[in-house]
Amino acid sequence: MAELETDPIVRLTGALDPRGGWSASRCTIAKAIDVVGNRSAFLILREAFYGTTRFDDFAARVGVTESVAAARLKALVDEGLLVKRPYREVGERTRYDYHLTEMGADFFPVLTALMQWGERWREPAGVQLRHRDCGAPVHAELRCDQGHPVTVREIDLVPKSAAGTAQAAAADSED
Amino acid sequence: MAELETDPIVRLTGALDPRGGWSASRCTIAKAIDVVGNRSAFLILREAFYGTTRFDDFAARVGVTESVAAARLKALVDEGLLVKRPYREVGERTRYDYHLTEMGADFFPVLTALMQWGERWREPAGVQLRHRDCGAPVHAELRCDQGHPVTVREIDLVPKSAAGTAQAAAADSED
DNA sequence: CAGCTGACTATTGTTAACCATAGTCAGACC
DNA sequence: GGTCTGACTATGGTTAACAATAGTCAGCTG
Repeated sequence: MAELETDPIVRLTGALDPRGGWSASRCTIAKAIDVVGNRSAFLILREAFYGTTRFDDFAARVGVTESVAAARLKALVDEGLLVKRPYREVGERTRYDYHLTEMGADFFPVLTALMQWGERWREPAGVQLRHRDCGAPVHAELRCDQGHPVTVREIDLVPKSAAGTAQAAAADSED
Repeated sequence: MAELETDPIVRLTGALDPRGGWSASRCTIAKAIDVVGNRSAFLILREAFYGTTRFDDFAARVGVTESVAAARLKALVDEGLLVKRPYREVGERTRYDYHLTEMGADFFPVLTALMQWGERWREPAGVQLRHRDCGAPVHAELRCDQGHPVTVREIDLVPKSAAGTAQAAAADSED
């Protein structure tokens, strides 16, 4: 019953153990999903990372109606992931295109991780992400701030209020 | 107009450039979203990584009705991310709990990346992921198979059919 | 067999996401 | 002002996701 030693789960620590004493009612993941937790948002962001900027291209390449593209683009602009900028080609009227903001750019690891998961477990993609300088495939992975690669089984879930304590304890052991 | 030099986007290469010559109609991301692209799936998986295994705990901790929990748990079992196992406590009848499979475990980087994005841009979480051995915070990042940290601007999107060619070219330049 | 109780199933209703389609608007040019 | 056309807005309809609630079922024990 409950979690097995071999289960790929994080370890709860401090006030978070036992799990029964709390619940993550409005956690960060839930808040992120409120903004981007729908199909068209994910796919529009994917297209933005591929360099798509124009309204009709977004609608066509994502495969949604113009009304859906309009609503979603507006929402992503309102939320700050995209910014709408005017441009003007000679002989044409002012139009607007959509560019990723820093907030939008920070979403790329999510898309990469999702693509990676889908690559392995759903269906291999027809494309691949590669590091331009060395040509090696790119993937999302977990690392700690010391640079160690980390698996989920090596991870502790720590309450923020106790974070300082754990840091101090680690510093002491280094002394 | 179109993409700026400074835009945080990948570079399209080979048959993928120009972008107008193709579209990612049923890409890997879209296929992944078909399975997990709803709020309750994300949150149930989050709970599974926190060690939740029992039906009533999933429903309560995620904050959905039992019927939603049942439907989503079933779907995640059918898709292979969770497995349903019987257990029996003394004096009680056989019950079942839900455990992550390897396929489910591979979803953790997606959740971590999403949490990271939400942490920075939505609202800081009350908890933190830390590397057990050294105590440092854990994050999702992009790396190439050679171990280089990579930003989105340093990434090429390569067609799979051309991937071997790029590899061979890289090998030649090493000779 | 009856009782218990956790894990669903069933039903009705709401809302968000999305489709198809028609219509309007804005910003240029002539 | 008229025309053009890309970017929406509006409308009616469908579907998936979800809530609230009642009911059924399964696997034990006594």
